[in-house]
Parts: sequence; C-alpha cells; structure tokens
Amino acid sequence: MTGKAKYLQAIYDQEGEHQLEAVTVKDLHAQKGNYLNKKIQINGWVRTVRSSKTFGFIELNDGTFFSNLQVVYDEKLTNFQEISKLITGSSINVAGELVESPGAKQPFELKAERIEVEGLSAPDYPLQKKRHTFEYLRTIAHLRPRTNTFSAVFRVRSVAAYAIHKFFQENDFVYVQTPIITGSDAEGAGDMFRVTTLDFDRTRRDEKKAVDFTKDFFGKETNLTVSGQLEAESYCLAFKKVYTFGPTFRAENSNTPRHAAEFWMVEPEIAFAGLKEDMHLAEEMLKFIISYVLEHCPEEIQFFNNFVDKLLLERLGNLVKSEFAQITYNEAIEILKKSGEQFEYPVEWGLDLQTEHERYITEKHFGKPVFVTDYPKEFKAFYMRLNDDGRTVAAMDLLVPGVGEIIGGSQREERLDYLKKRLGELGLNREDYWWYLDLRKYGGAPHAGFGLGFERLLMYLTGMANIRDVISFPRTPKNAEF
RNA sequence: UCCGAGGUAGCUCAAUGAUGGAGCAACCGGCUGUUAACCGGUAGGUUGUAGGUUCGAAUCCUACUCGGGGAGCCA
Repeated sequence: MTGKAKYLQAIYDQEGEHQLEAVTVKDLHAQKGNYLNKKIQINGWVRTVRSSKTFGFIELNDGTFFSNLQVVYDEKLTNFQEISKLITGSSINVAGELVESPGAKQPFELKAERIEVEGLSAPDYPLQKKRHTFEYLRTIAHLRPRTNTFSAVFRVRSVAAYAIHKFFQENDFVYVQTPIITGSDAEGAGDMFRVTTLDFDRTRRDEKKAVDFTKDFFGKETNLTVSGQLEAESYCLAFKKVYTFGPTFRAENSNTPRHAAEFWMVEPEIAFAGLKEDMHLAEEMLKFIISYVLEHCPEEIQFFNNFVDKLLLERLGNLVKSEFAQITYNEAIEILKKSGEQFEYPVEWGLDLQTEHERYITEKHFGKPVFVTDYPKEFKAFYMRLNDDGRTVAAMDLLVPGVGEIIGGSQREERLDYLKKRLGELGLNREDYWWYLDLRKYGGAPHAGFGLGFERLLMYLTGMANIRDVISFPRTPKNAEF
C-alpha cells in the first residue's frame, strides 16, 4: 500500500465480489494512462445533473482537483430514476469504467455501472450552478468551499502556506511559534482583544472602579497578540534567522476590503542584518511564493485570470522577473509633488502617505511593487532604528498594485540607550519592556524583520478584491458567524 | 468611527406615486451525447424593520438594521 493510498477509504461493491479502492480526480488527471479503460471508483459531490429519458450526465467534484469528472449513466442502473433526480450537492459513490470522452470539454469520463447515494442533498440547497455574488456566498461560508472560486482560493491558500514554510526552511530559518495570548501590548498600537475569565457581573473593582486583574486567570491583564515580533526578536538573537507564521488579532473597527479582526501573518527576523538585507529577503520570499504557486496551481491561477482578474497572470509573471523598485520616503514625496496629480490629501514632508499617494506610486508611477524606506520617526513604531539624520527611521513598507501595503518592516533599534530614550519619548513604560530591553543588554546585535499579511498576499495572488473571500470564516466588526 | 449609494421571490435583477414581473433554482412532464443542456407547465411576495406623508407608497420623509463601496487605522 502506498503512503498516499492508506488514507483512502476502501469501499466494497454491493455484492462484495470485488474491491475497488476509491481514486481521486487528481490522480486521474495526473496518471491518466493508469486508469483509462479500467474500472475505477470515485467518491464526490454532485455539481449538476443533466438527465434525458434514458441516460444522463453528472458533473462530479471530489474536492481533489479543480475540474469536475463527467459521469455518464443510463437506464441499465437499477436506481436510474433516483439518480436522474439527484439534487445538486448530494454525495455519491460511482463505480465504472474510465473511457475517453467523445465530448470536447473533457479528456475522459466515467461510464457508471453502479452509483450509490451516500448523502442526499435537499431542494433548498443554497448553491446553484449559476454564478453567485461573493456577498451572498459569505452568508453561506460553510458551503462556499464547494464552489469553483472558493475551491481555487483555498487550494492556493494551502499551497502558498506550504511555500512559505518551504522557503524559510530551505534557507535555514527556524520556525518559532510565538504566544497567541500575550501580557504585553506589543507596539502600543491598535486596540486589542482582552482575554479574561473574570465574571462580568461579579468582577471586583477598586476604589477607582478599575478592574482588579490580579484576580484574573493570569493575575494580570492579557490580550490576544497583535504581532509576534517582539518574541520573534528574542529567538532571532539566539537562532540568527527565525520566522513566525500564525494568527494575529486586531480589535480595530476597520471596515474595508483589506482588514480583518483575525488574520495570519508571517514575520521573519534576521540577526546581523540591516534594512537592505531585510528588503532583499522580502523580495526573494515573495518571488519564491509566487513562483511556487504559479507552478503548482496552474488551473486555479488560470481560472482567476479568466473570471476574476484578466491581468493576473501577466502581473504575477512580471513580478517574478522584475526587480522591485526602491525609494526613500523623501523621494516618494518628491515624486508625488512632481506628479501633477490632484490629491485629496496634501503632500508635505512630515505628513504620512495616504492610500491615494501609495496607489499613485505603486500603480501609476512604477506599475510594480515598490519599497518605500526611511520614514519620519513620528509615524512609526518605537522599536524602529533611528537613522543618522536623527529624524527618520530604518523602516520599509512594500506597496503592491491593487492591494496596497502588503509588507511592513524595519531594522530594529539595537542600541539600548536609543531604545530607552525612544520609549520615554513615547510615554511607554520601560518596566513593561524589561525583557525586550534585556535583548539589547546581553549581546545585542543589529537585526531586522518584517510582517507579511498572508491574506493580502493571497489577494495579490488570486486577484480576489476582498479579504473576507480569502479567509475560510472571516471575522470582521459585527461579524463572527460560523 | 466618518462620508456617499443600497436592501423587491431561494439566487440575480426589472417595476419611480396607481392591479409587483423576468431569468435561473425548486416541483411536474417531455427529450438517445449533454456540458451554466434544451422544451412545456406549476408553485413561490406583509417589497429589511418601525413610524410618518398621501385618496393611494416597493417608489416620498425619519429612525433603526443588515450587506457592500470610499476614507481613517494597518498587515
């Protein structure tokens, strides 16, 4: 028994005369020669039935491959009437011979000798064989993976996740799982989801009506993580090259197609390295992931190119070949000022770049991914390394057409005195960061890292315009159904 | 959170102050190679909720609610 086959359920036919192991549609396409003109068995779900008086066709999808398998059946089946009335969504088991198809739309088809109904669907099955809007499909998130689009999205998601691990593992990075429950407010930025076991109705409060968290589960205030970065830095300064890949939570009341309250983030961190190495890593990583997906999900990417975004293949192909652009914040301001564009928000040194500015730079001016570096320290986080000019930090954002900011990173401030000073300037409590400061005290080294929004990468990879359509069960403000 | 546009049959949409329709899905029937199959028929509605204007409201007004777009925050 092969390693793969042992996971497949062996199913016997009704008479128990011979045993056929269920094969997958993926195998049929991969090794057509092994199966053609032979008896096979397939499990799957009915996408549609086209029935005539004495014969009919079933589009069967078994979840392993993008395309359906066409099943041909006729009145020789003992349950012909039942099969002709099968409702979309029903699960069946089909045994028969795989033959070349006379139809133009598929290379082969299954001539059914026996069809067993595993689970009937119902007349009110919400998925039809016509196009549905993504908005409607979000209301049936438990059924949408059965559609072409979401089948493609989540296969790409799985392959992309694998590609991320493959890239880092093959480049000697150590995969670190940082905590999801955290006692530190990582960046002092953004609202966090509180984690507590306190009973709201019987919570002890002190004279100032403040909640007494010493009575809580952890004996202190805890939240869901907004970033694994600080913890990743700790492991970076032990393993030299590390990465995290896990869920992240932000309680911001963001209502946009690019934000979710729960999303996945990839956060590499490299020691004895600066911003240049950081950008190089980001570019190599993105190119690897995209190449890997292009190679391993050709049907899915072609589907997106046909039905979601006509320029997808061209854009992804170009990205893999081209060099990312790289400009400083200063240069970005110059470009915007000289652009002649009428922007709604002013362009001035010391003001942050607005979405419209970022879009102009990456979509119109360069037409490809752009690193923007060295922002004024005022609108960046405390841990970013201060540049020699004393007013900018070694930060970088990667902007890509269509999605916007996909990566945010920086060289970290490794100089203990600078870091302490910065904490003070921002009114952050030094004691809260004692262990983070220790990393600088005990053999600190220059290091850098970035955060990649996994869902934003998927949007870029698939052309899907809304983050809610690249997460299985999206969590957004006022929405945690399923 | 702010700004502007929406919610009509299971789905996608018509109907702009006067008897709420179509396509698809469902259900019944027909059809010997279909492929978003095709042909005929049946059923399906308190027009998001509440209130108001009017002789009369899906249509005009107000509030709420839901989904989405733009902005802010960011990945």
